[in-house]
Amino acid sequence: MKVIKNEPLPNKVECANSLKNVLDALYVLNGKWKLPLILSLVQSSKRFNEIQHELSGISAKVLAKELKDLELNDFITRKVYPTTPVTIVYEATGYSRTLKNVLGELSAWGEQHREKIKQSMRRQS
Amino acid sequence: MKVIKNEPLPNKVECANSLKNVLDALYVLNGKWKLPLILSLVQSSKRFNEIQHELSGISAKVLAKELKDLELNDFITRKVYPTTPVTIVYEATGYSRTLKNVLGELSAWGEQHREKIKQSMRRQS
DNA sequence: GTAAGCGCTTACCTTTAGGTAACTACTCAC
DNA sequence: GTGAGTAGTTACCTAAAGGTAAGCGCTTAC
Repeated sequence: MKVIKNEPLPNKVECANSLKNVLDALYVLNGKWKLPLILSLVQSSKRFNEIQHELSGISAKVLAKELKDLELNDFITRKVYPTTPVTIVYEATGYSRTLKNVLGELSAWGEQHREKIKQSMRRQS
Repeated sequence: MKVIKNEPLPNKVECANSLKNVLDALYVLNGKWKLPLILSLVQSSKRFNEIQHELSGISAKVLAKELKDLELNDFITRKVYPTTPVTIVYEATGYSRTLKNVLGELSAWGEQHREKIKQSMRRQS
C-alpha cells in the first residue's frame, strides 16, 4: 500500500500546469479580434481594406492597433511593395501557423455551438 | 479548361465559414476568465473560495459574475447541499466537456509559447 | 479640378471589464 | 462575545477596449 504524502498529487500538478498554460495563451491572444485576425491572415495574406471588409465590424483604428500588436508578437509581417502607390500586404508568419490546431478546434466547436443555440431557440418558440 | 465563374470559390466559402465559427465561439467564451474557469471546473468541482484561490487574481465580484454567466450558458451547475451551513459546489456540465479539445490545444500551445518567450528573453540579455 | 480609393492617424466619447474595500447573514470554535 | 470562515453583494472607481467621424498625403480616373 502506497503512503499518501501531504503533497500535491502529480495529478493536481498537471491540472495546475494546464491552467497556467491556458492563462499564458490567453494573455497574448486576448481580445475580440486577435484570433479571427490570425485566422484570416493564415488563410491568405491580405491588404488593410480587405481585412477590414472581411471582419465586418472592426474599425480602422482598432484594426491598425491589433495589426501592430500582432506584428510585435511575431504573428504577422507587414510587407511594403514599392509600387506606385505602395502596396501594403499583411501576412501570417510561421508562428501563426503553430495556432492551426487551436483554430481548428475552436472553429469546430463554434460550429456545433451555433447548432446547439439554434436548437434551443426552436424549442423556445 | 474550366470556366472560372464570378462566384466565391468553395475554398473561400470554407474560409469564411471557419472565420464565422471562430467569431461565434469567441462570442460566448469572451473575456479573461471564462476558459480558465471552465477548465478549472472540468478538472474538478469546486467551491467559491477554492476557485478564487486557484485562479489567483480574480476578485469575488468578477468571479460571481462569471459564474452566473457560465451557469446561464449551461457550462456549469450551481449545487446547494443542505448541510449547516449550506455547502455550495460549482460543477462543470457535459457541455463544458465538449470544450475538451479546445482546452487541450490551447494548453499545449500556451506551454510551447512560454518556452518561446523564455528563449527570446535569454537572447536579449 | 473633382471625386474616390488606399492606409492609415487623430480627437473625442461611450461602454465594459475589472479591481478595492466594506459589508451582510449565517455558523462554528474559543 | 469575539474572531474566523463561507458565499457572496454593494458602491465606488479606474483603465482599457473600442466605436464614430473627420482628415491627411498620396495617386488614379473622369
